[in-house]
Amino acid sequence: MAVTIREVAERAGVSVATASRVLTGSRNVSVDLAERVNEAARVLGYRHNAVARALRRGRTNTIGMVVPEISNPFFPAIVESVERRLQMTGRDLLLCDAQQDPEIERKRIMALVDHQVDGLIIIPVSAKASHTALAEVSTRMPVVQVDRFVEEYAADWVGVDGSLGMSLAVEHVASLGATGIALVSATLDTSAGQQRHAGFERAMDRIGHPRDWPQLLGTFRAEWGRSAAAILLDGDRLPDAVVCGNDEIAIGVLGEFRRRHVHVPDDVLITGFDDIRFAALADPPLTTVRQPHEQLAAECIRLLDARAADPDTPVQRIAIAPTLVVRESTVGTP
Amino acid sequence: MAVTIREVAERAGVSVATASRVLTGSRNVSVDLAERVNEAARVLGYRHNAVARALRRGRTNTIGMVVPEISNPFFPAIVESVERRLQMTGRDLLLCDAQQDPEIERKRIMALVDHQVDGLIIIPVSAKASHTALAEVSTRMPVVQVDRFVEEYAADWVGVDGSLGMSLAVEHVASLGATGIALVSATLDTSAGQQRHAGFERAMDRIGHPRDWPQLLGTFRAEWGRSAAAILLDGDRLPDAVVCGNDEIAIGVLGEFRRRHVHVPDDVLITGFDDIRFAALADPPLTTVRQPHEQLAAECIRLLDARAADPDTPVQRIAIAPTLVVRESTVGTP
DNA sequence: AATGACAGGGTAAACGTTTACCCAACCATG
DNA sequence: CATGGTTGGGTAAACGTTTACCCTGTCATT
Repeated sequence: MAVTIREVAERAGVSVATASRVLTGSRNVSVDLAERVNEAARVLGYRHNAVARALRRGRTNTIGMVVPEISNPFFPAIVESVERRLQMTGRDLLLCDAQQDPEIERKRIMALVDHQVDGLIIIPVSAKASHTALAEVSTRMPVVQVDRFVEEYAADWVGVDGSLGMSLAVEHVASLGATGIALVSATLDTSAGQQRHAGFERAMDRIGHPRDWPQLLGTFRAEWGRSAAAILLDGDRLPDAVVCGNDEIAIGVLGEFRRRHVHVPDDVLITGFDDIRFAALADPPLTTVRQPHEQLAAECIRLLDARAADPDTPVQRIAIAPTLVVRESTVGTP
Repeated sequence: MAVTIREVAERAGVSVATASRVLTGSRNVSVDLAERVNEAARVLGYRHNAVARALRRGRTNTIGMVVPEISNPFFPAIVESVERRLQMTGRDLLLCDAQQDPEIERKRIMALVDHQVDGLIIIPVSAKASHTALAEVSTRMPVVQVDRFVEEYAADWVGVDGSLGMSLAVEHVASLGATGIALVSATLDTSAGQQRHAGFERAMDRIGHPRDWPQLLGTFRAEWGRSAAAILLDGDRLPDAVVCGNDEIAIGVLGEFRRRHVHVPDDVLITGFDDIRFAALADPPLTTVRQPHEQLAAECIRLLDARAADPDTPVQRIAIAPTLVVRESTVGTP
């Protein structure tokens, strides 16, 4: 068994209270006693038991996070930023994978509740189906949604302005002369899907181009990008540009176009969304809308801490403006 | 405050002991009492407090994991598999990022110790520098290394046979007629780097090709792949094949070659290692050595549980044979 | 009918901390 | 010299469970 504070106290010849006070610095202790305690702790290799501390203090110094799918390239980036930021304040991250399934998501959330995490960060699987679990848990502890949010429920959210991001992409390709612009994105069962779709439509209306190209909505995966590209290729003509709902889709589209000898950006322009690590490494490197993970993570934890400090703070939805990263999938090297 | 088992017991008109027995199923309880307890728990929305339970039971049902860098594409895949497998047995994952820094890694390991995790899964940052922290912690709890292992220390490990993997790659390109084969991999400060380098050399010896091409060792990142490719391109002739230490490097090499109009696989063959998600999406799709994450995760947890059950089980190093996935970076479509 | 096994209930200790509360000593102030 | 504040120490309760231990009643066996 590990060494306890009681053993430290005994060796130092003080009460456990004094030992605890020295070790946590919660109250002044005379210098000689403090030295004896520290020495004893050092010699014995004492490490405090975080479980016992958590039980007594009523907080675990642990934050729970549920993501739809860890291996999906965008999520690890945000998990990483969140984890680093938690480290700065000495907190730990309990990470759960929802396997894209709202039912599993619910169970994972409940497991985190059981673990008495001090707060919950969640990227909801579905705008609709994640509703009840989220509503239930947010009465018990601070909850912040990142990237996506559920419908019809007021809970803190921080993400990127998907609509604005899409506008950037659409206006960029339009400024390069594209008039026939197709959308390949994901179905509207996530807020990200909805926002990006809505942003696309608004931008198209604003620049006044006819919407005579299909809006293909599937999943946020490369496979769907491939299929959608095949659909476009099977038509009798190609759009000038394909604006994609995320980078993975765009990469799928790129792949299929390449396979069918359609040249990007000469024959068609392509944009992505997220700026995942691989976007810059694609062929051609992908013009995309960058999500600032560090900022997202920072705001997210700020929100969480604000709510923890005062559960009655008004609910906030923080939409950060994304930026466009122009690469060769739209402007090719001369 | 949350509902406690005491309140459940009161409402059901039984002792907390009985309530606990019903709720955990640890002993037989008469059906009517059991029903009353379950009903009371249901009505009150009782959830057990995992912290209190952990303190009493001496185990947290939580496993700690430290990875060098969450956003590095290979690691999330393995984290995901581990997390899923833990879910199956009702355990949770406390995930830490070492930020590629052995000192931070040490701190994270200690934080996990403090949290009383039941076991530790670690992908060590460095074969040398991670040694002491690992040695220290492995006396306190079950520890299993995945993917990489530290030098001079006998602790359980499960990973892929990097040497064999490299042989597969080398022999594959050799069988396609390549004789001038270059290696672009990472420095020897990780076991993965060492194994893959050694495997390359052994395979070259075995097939009897002269080793007259450089072995370029840098980091496991695409940037390094780019730089290394530039070095190769600046020579007066090109190798027949470039065998890379991982997929990211290979993707970097591909990118640089493409930029300099070297055609893959016509001018030069390229192989990667890991089979990350984007290997198949690269241009051309990357021939690579596949790491079976699911198996790695399964073995890893098996090992961890075995050591937890009996701390004196002999140390095991399990090397799983990887398989070669042939794609167009070596065999181009006709 | 005595005995023993067994089933099912409760009481209370224990897990390792932190901290409310109490107390003694000391010091400054009037 | 009495008073009151401050400083630094200890005692013990509390956090929410689980479980060792004890007790009582029932039933089968002799």
